[in-house]
Amino acid sequence: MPSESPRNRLAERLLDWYDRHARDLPWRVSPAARAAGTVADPYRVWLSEVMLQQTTVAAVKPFFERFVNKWPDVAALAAADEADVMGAWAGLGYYSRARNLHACAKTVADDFAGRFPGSAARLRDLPGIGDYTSAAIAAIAFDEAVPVVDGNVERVTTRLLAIETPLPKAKVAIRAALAAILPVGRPGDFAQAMMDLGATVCTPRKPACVLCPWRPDCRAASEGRQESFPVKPKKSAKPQRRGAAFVAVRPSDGAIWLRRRPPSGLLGGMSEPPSTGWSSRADGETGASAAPFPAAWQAMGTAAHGFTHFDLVLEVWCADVPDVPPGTQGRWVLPAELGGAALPTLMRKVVDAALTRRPSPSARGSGGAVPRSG
DNA sequence: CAAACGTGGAA
DNA sequence: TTTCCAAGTTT
Repeated sequence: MPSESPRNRLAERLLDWYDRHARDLPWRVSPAARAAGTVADPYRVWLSEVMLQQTTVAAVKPFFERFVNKWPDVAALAAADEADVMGAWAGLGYYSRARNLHACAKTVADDFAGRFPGSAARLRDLPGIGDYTSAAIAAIAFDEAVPVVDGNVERVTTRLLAIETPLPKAKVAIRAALAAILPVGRPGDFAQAMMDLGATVCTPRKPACVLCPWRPDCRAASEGRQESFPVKPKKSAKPQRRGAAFVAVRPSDGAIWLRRRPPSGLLGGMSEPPSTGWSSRADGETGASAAPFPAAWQAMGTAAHGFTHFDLVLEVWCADVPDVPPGTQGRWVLPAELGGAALPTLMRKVVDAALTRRPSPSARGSGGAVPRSG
Protein backbone atom coordinates (compact mmCIF):
# COMPACT_ATOMS: atom_id res chain seq x y z
CA MET A 1 0.00 0.00 0.00
CA PRO A 2 2.35 2.74 -1.16
CA SER A 3 1.32 6.27 -0.42
CA GLU A 4 3.36 9.19 -1.59
CA SER A 5 1.16 11.91 -0.16
CA PRO A 6 3.07 13.88 2.47
CA ARG A 7 0.41 13.58 5.11
CA ASN A 8 0.53 9.80 4.98
CA ARG A 9 4.18 9.79 5.90
CA LEU A 10 2.99 10.27 9.45
CA ALA A 11 0.98 7.08 9.32
CA GLU A 12 3.81 5.19 7.64
CA ARG A 13 6.32 6.25 10.23
CA LEU A 14 4.00 5.29 13.06
CA LEU A 15 3.29 1.89 11.52
CA ASP A 16 7.02 1.27 11.02
CA TRP A 17 7.51 2.07 14.68
CA TYR A 18 4.64 -0.24 15.62
CA ASP A 19 6.11 -3.09 13.59
CA ARG A 20 9.19 -2.89 15.78
CA HIS A 21 7.74 -1.89 19.17
CA ALA A 22 4.21 -3.24 19.43
CA ARG A 23 3.36 -4.51 22.91
CA ASP A 24 2.66 -8.21 23.23
CA LEU A 25 -0.83 -8.44 24.74
CA PRO A 26 -3.03 -11.50 25.30
CA TRP A 27 -5.88 -10.14 23.18
CA ARG A 28 -3.71 -8.79 20.38
CA VAL A 29 -2.71 -10.16 16.99
CA SER A 30 0.89 -9.02 16.49
CA PRO A 31 1.62 -6.90 13.41
CA ALA A 32 3.71 -9.76 12.01
CA ALA A 33 0.92 -12.30 12.46
CA ARG A 34 -1.57 -9.86 11.05
CA ALA A 35 0.60 -9.33 7.98
CA ALA A 36 0.72 -13.10 7.60
CA GLY A 37 -3.05 -13.24 7.43
CA THR A 38 -4.12 -13.89 11.03
CA VAL A 39 -7.36 -12.09 11.85
CA ALA A 40 -8.45 -10.85 15.23
CA ASP A 41 -11.30 -12.58 17.03
CA PRO A 42 -14.07 -9.98 17.45
CA TYR A 43 -15.12 -11.61 20.73
CA ARG A 44 -11.69 -11.22 22.28
CA VAL A 45 -11.31 -7.71 20.91
CA TRP A 46 -14.70 -6.69 22.31
CA LEU A 47 -14.08 -8.32 25.68
CA SER A 48 -10.67 -6.72 26.07
CA GLU A 49 -11.88 -3.30 24.97
CA VAL A 50 -14.74 -3.29 27.47
CA MET A 51 -12.41 -4.41 30.26
CA LEU A 52 -9.89 -1.74 29.28
CA GLN A 53 -12.39 1.11 29.63
CA GLN A 54 -10.82 3.37 32.25
CA THR A 55 -8.78 0.40 33.43
CA THR A 56 -5.07 -0.38 33.18
CA VAL A 57 -3.62 -3.18 31.06
CA ALA A 58 -2.04 -4.73 34.16
CA ALA A 59 -5.37 -4.90 35.96
CA VAL A 60 -7.16 -6.35 32.94
CA LYS A 61 -4.79 -9.18 32.03
CA PRO A 62 -5.77 -11.73 34.73
CA PHE A 63 -9.46 -10.96 34.31
CA PHE A 64 -9.23 -11.37 30.55
CA GLU A 65 -7.51 -14.75 30.88
CA ARG A 66 -10.11 -15.90 33.39
CA PHE A 67 -13.02 -14.83 31.21
CA VAL A 68 -11.80 -16.43 27.97
CA ASN A 69 -10.97 -19.64 29.80
CA LYS A 70 -14.39 -19.78 31.38
CA TRP A 71 -16.34 -18.43 28.39
CA PRO A 72 -14.36 -19.04 25.16
CA ASP A 73 -16.88 -17.39 22.85
CA VAL A 74 -19.82 -15.03 22.87
CA ALA A 75 -22.36 -17.88 22.90
CA ALA A 76 -20.83 -19.30 26.07
CA LEU A 77 -20.88 -15.93 27.76
CA ALA A 78 -24.46 -15.33 26.66
CA ALA A 79 -25.48 -18.64 28.21
CA ALA A 80 -23.87 -17.83 31.56
CA ASP A 81 -25.83 -16.76 34.63
CA GLU A 82 -25.59 -13.04 35.16
CA ALA A 83 -24.58 -13.63 38.78
CA ASP A 84 -21.59 -15.67 37.59
CA VAL A 85 -20.54 -12.90 35.25
CA MET A 86 -20.82 -10.33 38.05
CA GLY A 87 -18.82 -12.66 40.29
CA ALA A 88 -16.07 -13.04 37.72
CA TRP A 89 -15.98 -9.25 37.25
CA ALA A 90 -15.74 -8.58 41.01
CA GLY A 91 -12.64 -6.48 41.69
CA LEU A 92 -12.39 -4.92 38.22
CA GLY A 93 -14.68 -1.99 38.97
CA TYR A 94 -17.32 -0.07 37.01
CA TYR A 95 -19.78 -2.91 37.41
CA SER A 96 -22.33 -1.63 34.91
CA ARG A 97 -19.78 -2.85 32.38
CA ALA A 98 -20.34 -6.44 33.50
CA ARG A 99 -24.09 -6.15 33.26
CA ASN A 100 -23.85 -4.51 29.83
CA LEU A 101 -21.29 -7.09 28.76
CA HIS A 102 -23.70 -9.91 29.48
CA ALA A 103 -26.61 -8.07 27.84
CA CYS A 104 -24.46 -7.44 24.78
CA ALA A 105 -23.42 -11.09 24.58
CA LYS A 106 -27.05 -12.16 24.67
CA THR A 107 -27.98 -9.70 21.93
CA VAL A 108 -25.15 -10.86 19.70
CA ALA A 109 -25.98 -14.50 20.35
CA ASP A 110 -29.74 -14.13 19.94
CA ASP A 111 -30.14 -11.41 17.32
CA PHE A 112 -26.93 -11.71 15.32
CA ALA A 113 -26.37 -15.48 15.27
CA GLY A 114 -23.33 -15.10 17.47
CA ARG A 115 -21.48 -12.73 15.14
CA PHE A 116 -20.63 -9.19 16.07
CA PRO A 117 -21.88 -6.52 13.64
CA GLY A 118 -19.05 -5.59 11.31
CA SER A 119 -19.26 -1.81 11.36
CA ALA A 120 -18.69 0.83 14.00
CA ALA A 121 -22.12 2.33 13.37
CA ARG A 122 -23.94 -0.90 14.15
CA LEU A 123 -21.65 -1.90 17.02
CA ARG A 124 -22.46 1.46 18.58
CA ASP A 125 -26.04 0.33 19.18
CA LEU A 126 -25.03 -2.50 21.50
CA PRO A 127 -25.08 -2.06 25.30
CA GLY A 128 -21.79 -0.94 26.83
CA ILE A 129 -20.33 -0.01 23.44
CA GLY A 130 -19.85 3.72 22.90
CA ASP A 131 -17.94 5.92 20.49
CA TYR A 132 -14.53 4.61 21.42
CA THR A 133 -15.25 0.90 21.76
CA SER A 134 -17.33 0.69 18.58
CA ALA A 135 -14.53 2.31 16.59
CA ALA A 136 -11.85 0.16 18.22
CA ILE A 137 -13.65 -3.10 17.46
CA ALA A 138 -14.45 -2.02 13.91
CA ALA A 139 -10.86 -1.02 13.22
CA ILE A 140 -9.09 -3.90 14.96
CA ALA A 141 -11.43 -6.78 14.18
CA PHE A 142 -12.92 -5.63 10.86
CA ASP A 143 -10.31 -3.26 9.42
CA GLU A 144 -12.73 -0.39 9.11
CA ALA A 145 -10.93 2.91 8.54
CA VAL A 146 -12.43 4.89 11.44
CA PRO A 147 -10.75 7.25 13.88
CA VAL A 148 -10.29 5.51 17.23
CA VAL A 149 -10.09 8.10 19.98
CA ASP A 150 -9.24 7.05 23.50
CA GLY A 151 -7.24 8.82 26.20
CA ASN A 152 -3.95 7.86 24.57
CA VAL A 153 -5.00 9.17 21.19
CA GLU A 154 -6.26 12.39 22.76
CA ARG A 155 -2.89 12.95 24.39
CA VAL A 156 -0.81 12.07 21.33
CA THR A 157 -2.93 14.16 18.98
CA THR A 158 -3.28 17.24 21.15
CA ARG A 159 0.51 17.25 21.55
CA LEU A 160 1.21 16.63 17.89
CA LEU A 161 -0.89 19.64 16.90
CA ALA A 162 -0.64 21.64 20.13
CA ILE A 163 -4.42 21.74 20.44
CA GLU A 164 -5.19 24.24 23.19
CA THR A 165 -8.91 23.52 23.42
CA PRO A 166 -9.73 21.79 26.69
CA LEU A 167 -11.16 18.28 26.68
CA PRO A 168 -13.76 17.07 26.00
CA LYS A 169 -14.46 19.90 23.54
CA ALA A 170 -11.18 19.14 21.75
CA LYS A 171 -12.52 15.79 20.59
CA VAL A 172 -13.95 17.30 17.44
CA ALA A 173 -10.58 18.65 16.34
CA ILE A 174 -8.87 15.42 17.38
CA ARG A 175 -11.19 13.29 15.29
CA ALA A 176 -10.79 15.57 12.29
CA ALA A 177 -7.00 15.54 12.56
CA LEU A 178 -6.96 11.79 12.92
CA ALA A 179 -9.16 11.27 9.89
CA ALA A 180 -6.60 13.18 7.84
CA ILE A 181 -3.73 10.99 9.06
CA LEU A 182 -5.54 7.66 8.97
CA PRO A 183 -4.06 5.16 6.51
CA VAL A 184 -6.46 3.25 4.29
CA GLY A 185 -4.27 0.17 4.50
CA ARG A 186 -3.91 -0.83 8.15
CA PRO A 187 -6.57 0.90 10.25
CA GLY A 188 -6.45 -1.74 12.99
CA ASP A 189 -2.70 -1.58 13.41
CA PHE A 190 -2.83 2.20 13.19
CA ALA A 191 -5.32 2.40 16.05
CA GLN A 192 -3.26 0.06 18.21
CA ALA A 193 -0.07 1.90 17.26
CA MET A 194 -1.55 5.19 18.45
CA MET A 195 -2.48 3.62 21.75
CA ASP A 196 0.90 1.94 22.19
CA LEU A 197 2.65 5.20 21.42
CA GLY A 198 0.56 6.96 24.03
CA ALA A 199 1.07 4.20 26.59
CA THR A 200 4.81 3.70 26.19
CA VAL A 201 6.32 6.88 24.68
CA CYS A 202 3.88 9.78 24.70
CA THR A 203 3.03 9.23 28.36
CA PRO A 204 1.14 11.70 30.57
CA ARG A 205 4.26 12.63 32.52
CA LYS A 206 7.85 12.70 31.25
CA PRO A 207 7.13 11.57 27.70
CA ALA A 208 10.09 9.93 25.97
CA CYS A 209 10.09 12.29 23.00
CA VAL A 210 13.58 11.17 22.00
CA LEU A 211 12.09 7.76 21.15
CA CYS A 212 9.05 9.10 19.30
CA PRO A 213 8.66 8.48 15.58
CA TRP A 214 6.70 11.75 15.37
CA ARG A 215 9.24 13.85 17.25
CA PRO A 216 10.12 15.97 14.16
CA ASP A 217 6.45 16.69 13.50
CA CYS A 218 5.30 17.33 17.04
CA ARG A 219 4.34 20.93 17.64
CA ALA A 220 4.20 20.59 21.43
CA ALA A 221 7.64 18.99 21.63
CA SER A 222 9.16 21.54 19.28
CA GLU A 223 8.03 24.21 21.72
CA GLY A 224 9.06 22.18 24.77
CA ARG A 225 5.46 22.15 25.97
CA GLN A 226 4.66 18.43 25.64
CA GLU A 227 3.52 18.08 29.24
CA SER A 228 1.03 20.94 28.82
CA PHE A 229 -1.25 18.78 26.68
CA PRO A 230 -3.97 17.74 26.72
CA VAL A 231 -5.66 20.64 28.48
CA LYS A 232 -8.15 19.31 31.01
CA PRO A 233 -10.58 20.92 33.43
CA LYS A 234 -9.63 20.88 37.11
CA LYS A 235 -11.17 18.27 39.33
CA SER A 236 -13.11 19.20 42.41
CA ALA A 237 -12.19 17.83 45.83
CA LYS A 238 -13.69 14.51 46.86
CA PRO A 239 -16.20 14.64 49.72
CA GLN A 240 -15.93 12.25 52.68
CA ARG A 241 -18.72 9.87 53.62
CA ARG A 242 -19.26 7.48 56.51
CA GLY A 243 -21.41 4.46 57.21
CA ALA A 244 -21.48 1.08 58.91
CA ALA A 245 -21.46 -2.50 57.64
CA PHE A 246 -22.60 -5.55 59.57
CA VAL A 247 -20.99 -8.94 59.05
CA ALA A 248 -23.15 -11.71 60.44
CA VAL A 249 -21.29 -15.01 60.84
CA ARG A 250 -23.11 -18.31 61.27
CA PRO A 251 -21.19 -20.16 63.99
CA SER A 252 -21.97 -23.64 62.68
CA ASP A 253 -20.04 -23.28 59.44
CA GLY A 254 -18.65 -19.74 59.27
CA ALA A 255 -21.06 -18.70 56.52
CA ILE A 256 -21.63 -14.97 56.06
CA TRP A 257 -24.94 -13.24 55.45
CA LEU A 258 -24.84 -11.36 52.13
CA ARG A 259 -27.44 -9.46 50.23
CA ARG A 260 -27.57 -8.12 46.67
CA ARG A 261 -27.36 -4.41 45.94
CA PRO A 262 -29.90 -2.81 43.59
CA PRO A 263 -29.18 -3.55 39.93
CA SER A 264 -28.12 -0.02 39.00
CA GLY A 265 -26.18 2.69 40.75
CA LEU A 266 -23.02 2.38 42.81
CA LEU A 267 -21.78 -1.23 42.94
CA GLY A 268 -25.03 -2.15 41.23
CA GLY A 269 -25.88 -5.84 41.27
CA MET A 270 -22.96 -6.72 43.52
CA SER A 271 -23.05 -8.52 46.88
CA GLU A 272 -22.48 -6.99 50.30
CA PRO A 273 -22.99 -7.54 53.99
CA PRO A 274 -25.94 -5.40 55.13
CA SER A 275 -24.86 -1.77 55.54
CA THR A 276 -26.34 1.58 56.35
CA GLY A 277 -26.64 4.37 53.87
CA TRP A 278 -23.42 6.32 53.36
CA SER A 279 -23.94 9.77 54.73
CA SER A 280 -21.84 12.79 53.98
CA ARG A 281 -22.33 13.84 57.61
CA ALA A 282 -19.63 12.85 60.06
CA ASP A 283 -22.35 11.71 62.49
CA GLY A 284 -24.26 9.75 59.86
CA GLU A 285 -25.74 6.34 60.34
CA THR A 286 -23.04 4.64 62.37
CA GLY A 287 -22.74 2.60 65.51
CA ALA A 288 -24.21 -0.78 66.40
CA SER A 289 -27.62 0.79 66.87
CA ALA A 290 -27.81 1.26 63.10
CA ALA A 291 -27.72 -2.52 62.54
CA PRO A 292 -30.43 -4.05 60.31
CA PHE A 293 -31.26 -6.61 63.01
CA PRO A 294 -30.32 -7.13 66.65
CA ALA A 295 -27.26 -9.18 67.57
CA ALA A 296 -24.21 -8.97 69.83
CA TRP A 297 -22.38 -6.64 67.44
CA GLN A 298 -18.70 -6.10 68.13
CA ALA A 299 -16.59 -3.33 66.59
CA MET A 300 -14.01 -4.60 64.09
CA GLY A 301 -12.46 -1.25 63.23
CA THR A 302 -13.02 0.44 59.88
CA ALA A 303 -12.59 -0.19 56.18
CA ALA A 304 -11.56 2.80 54.06
CA HIS A 305 -12.13 2.99 50.34
CA GLY A 306 -11.74 5.64 47.68
CA PHE A 307 -14.35 5.88 44.95
CA THR A 308 -14.10 8.10 41.92
CA HIS A 309 -16.21 10.86 43.39
CA PHE A 310 -16.01 10.38 47.17
CA ASP A 311 -13.97 8.74 49.92
CA LEU A 312 -15.70 6.34 52.25
CA VAL A 313 -14.96 5.06 55.74
CA LEU A 314 -17.13 2.17 56.83
CA GLU A 315 -17.37 0.99 60.42
CA VAL A 316 -17.23 -2.80 60.48
CA TRP A 317 -19.36 -4.69 62.98
CA CYS A 318 -19.40 -8.43 63.45
CA ALA A 319 -21.59 -10.88 65.36
CA ASP A 320 -22.37 -14.57 65.59
CA VAL A 321 -25.85 -15.11 64.13
CA PRO A 322 -27.08 -18.71 64.27
CA ASP A 323 -30.26 -18.38 62.22
CA VAL A 324 -31.60 -16.43 59.26
CA PRO A 325 -31.91 -12.84 60.45
CA PRO A 326 -35.58 -11.91 60.76
CA GLY A 327 -37.00 -9.47 58.30
CA THR A 328 -33.97 -9.39 56.00
CA GLN A 329 -33.29 -10.46 52.46
CA GLY A 330 -30.11 -12.29 51.60
CA ARG A 331 -28.34 -15.62 51.75
CA TRP A 332 -25.66 -17.46 53.68
CA VAL A 333 -22.39 -17.76 51.78
CA LEU A 334 -19.75 -20.26 52.87
CA PRO A 335 -16.17 -19.01 53.19
CA ALA A 336 -15.08 -21.19 50.27
CA GLU A 337 -17.73 -19.59 48.06
CA LEU A 338 -16.88 -16.01 48.90
CA GLY A 339 -14.46 -15.74 45.96
CA GLY A 340 -17.21 -16.09 43.38
CA ALA A 341 -19.83 -14.20 45.36
CA ALA A 342 -19.55 -10.89 43.45
CA LEU A 343 -18.03 -9.00 46.36
CA PRO A 344 -16.61 -5.70 45.15
CA THR A 345 -13.26 -4.66 46.60
CA LEU A 346 -14.79 -2.42 49.26
CA MET A 347 -16.94 -5.27 50.55
CA ARG A 348 -14.03 -7.66 50.41
CA LYS A 349 -12.19 -5.25 52.72
CA VAL A 350 -15.19 -5.22 55.05
CA VAL A 351 -15.44 -9.01 55.19
CA ASP A 352 -11.67 -9.37 55.58
CA ALA A 353 -11.68 -6.92 58.48
CA ALA A 354 -14.44 -8.82 60.22
CA LEU A 355 -12.99 -12.29 59.71
CA THR A 356 -9.40 -11.44 60.56
CA ARG A 357 -10.12 -9.29 63.61
CA ARG A 358 -12.93 -11.14 65.21
CA PRO A 359 -12.18 -13.23 68.32
CA SER A 360 -10.62 -16.60 67.61
CA PRO A 361 -13.32 -18.97 66.43
CA SER A 362 -12.01 -21.60 68.90
CA ALA A 363 -13.83 -24.88 68.36
CA ARG A 364 -15.78 -24.03 65.24
CA GLY A 365 -13.08 -23.47 62.61
CA SER A 366 -13.55 -20.84 59.92
CA GLY A 367 -12.50 -17.29 59.29
CA GLY A 368 -9.51 -16.03 57.35
CA ALA A 369 -9.24 -13.81 54.35
CA VAL A 370 -11.64 -13.88 51.43
CA PRO A 371 -10.14 -15.72 48.48
CA ARG A 372 -10.01 -14.01 45.12
CA SER A 373 -12.38 -15.38 42.54
CA GLY A 374 -10.77 -17.59 39.99
C1' DC B 1 -23.32 18.86 29.28
C1' DA B 2 -22.09 17.48 33.98
C1' DA B 3 -22.14 13.90 37.05
C1' DA B 4 -22.07 9.13 38.27
C1' DC B 5 -19.50 5.20 38.09
C1' DG B 6 -14.17 1.34 40.87
C1' DT B 7 -9.81 0.18 41.40
C1' DG B 8 -4.83 -0.08 42.03
C1' DG B 9 -0.40 1.72 40.81
C1' DA B 10 2.82 5.43 40.14
C1' DA B 11 5.01 9.85 41.45
C1' DT C 1 0.21 11.12 51.98
C1' DT C 2 -2.10 12.87 48.36
C1' DT C 3 -3.07 13.37 43.76
C1' DC C 4 -3.51 11.75 39.32
C1' DC C 5 -5.33 8.90 36.30
C1' DA C 6 -5.98 4.18 32.65
C1' DA C 7 -8.03 1.58 25.86
C1' DG C 8 -15.29 5.36 28.47
C1' DT C 9 -20.37 4.76 28.79
C1' DT C 10 -24.66 6.08 30.49
C1' DT C 11 -27.99 9.19 32.19
